[in-house]
Amino acid sequence: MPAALPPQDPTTVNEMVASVLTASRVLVAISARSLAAVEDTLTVPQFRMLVVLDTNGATSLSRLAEQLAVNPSTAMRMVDRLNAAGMVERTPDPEDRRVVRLVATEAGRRVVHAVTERRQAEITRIVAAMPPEHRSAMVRALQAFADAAGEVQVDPTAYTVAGLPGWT
Amino acid sequence: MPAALPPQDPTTVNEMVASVLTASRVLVAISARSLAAVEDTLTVPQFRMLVVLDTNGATSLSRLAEQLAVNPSTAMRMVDRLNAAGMVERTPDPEDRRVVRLVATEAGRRVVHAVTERRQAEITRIVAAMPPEHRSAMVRALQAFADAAGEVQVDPTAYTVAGLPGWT
DNA sequence: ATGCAAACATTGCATACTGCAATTTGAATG
DNA sequence: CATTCAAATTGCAGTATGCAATGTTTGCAT
Repeated sequence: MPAALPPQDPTTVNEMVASVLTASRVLVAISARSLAAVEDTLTVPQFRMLVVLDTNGATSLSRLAEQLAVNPSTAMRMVDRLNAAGMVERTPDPEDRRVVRLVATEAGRRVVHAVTERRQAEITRIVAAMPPEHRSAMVRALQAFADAAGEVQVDPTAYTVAGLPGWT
Repeated sequence: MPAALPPQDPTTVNEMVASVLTASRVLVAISARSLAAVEDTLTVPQFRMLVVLDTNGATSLSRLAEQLAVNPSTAMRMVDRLNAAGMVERTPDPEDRRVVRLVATEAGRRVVHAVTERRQAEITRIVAAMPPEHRSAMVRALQAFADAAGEVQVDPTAYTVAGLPGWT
């Protein structure tokens, strides 16, 4: 059940929640469409791994697994496959012979950027179709929403979670 | 690349896109958290199936598979497991002996509602924490966004897609 | 210097999700 | 009645996933 709220007009809050949910559906649909383009080449988890690798640069297997919130063994085998597909490079770390250095290849980065750009393009198109008089209000409102969420506690690593990898 | 846009202040559009992306991350994080509570009991695809069953009521296997956009064989085995877990009931269709009638059990519905309520509660909390002067602007802005997206074409079934099942 | 604990990558094993290609059973249509 | 079509199901193969070893290397404290 919801936490106790300060007394206020409940209609407004419910309206806001409803509009947030509607907007969410739009965003999820955009994500799904931009991802669909990749799914012939890569699986969604593989794409997600590439996003992390592209965003954060070279890492070890264990840190990669942490960032994806999966078991190291899972990350291990995914790297195996992405490596075989020419999307990830695996080199021994000269500093510490226990660790392997993982990097997205040029091909891997290209895939990530293609999806990201497609997604941004689609949002741009929508946003450009909005009546100009709503625009600055929207920016302020969304920022206020994000700020309010920040105070309520949002895990900053969660944006690579699940089916919506790489909301960059 | 983006479609050709009517000439206008590019800073505003970019600002808007940025704020949309930020808000998206918040929403994804909320989804991830609300889903995390279930993951000891069910997998994410299983939960997604339950959402569809709960939302659309009794269906056949093939229609269920369609709605989830998975192969019937995939749906088949998922139903096997959900049935074994007591989340889905399987009865022969009296009309047509080829088809099976699939329904979420009470336990299944409870799980779905728990997640949905948790999610709504969290959004409510965030929204309630927003400064009141932004509220109506936010509702209007998000509706304008959703409307603009509607004109740009959004698949209405996509809200059960991938890792964000059941944005109800 | 030696030895012990901790960190890493890796592999074995088991389960789930996924699609494609049969196969079986029942309905519908000629 | 035969053919065709629809629905569920099963076989097979590949990917994702976690837990529990195992082997190697480091780092630290005797």
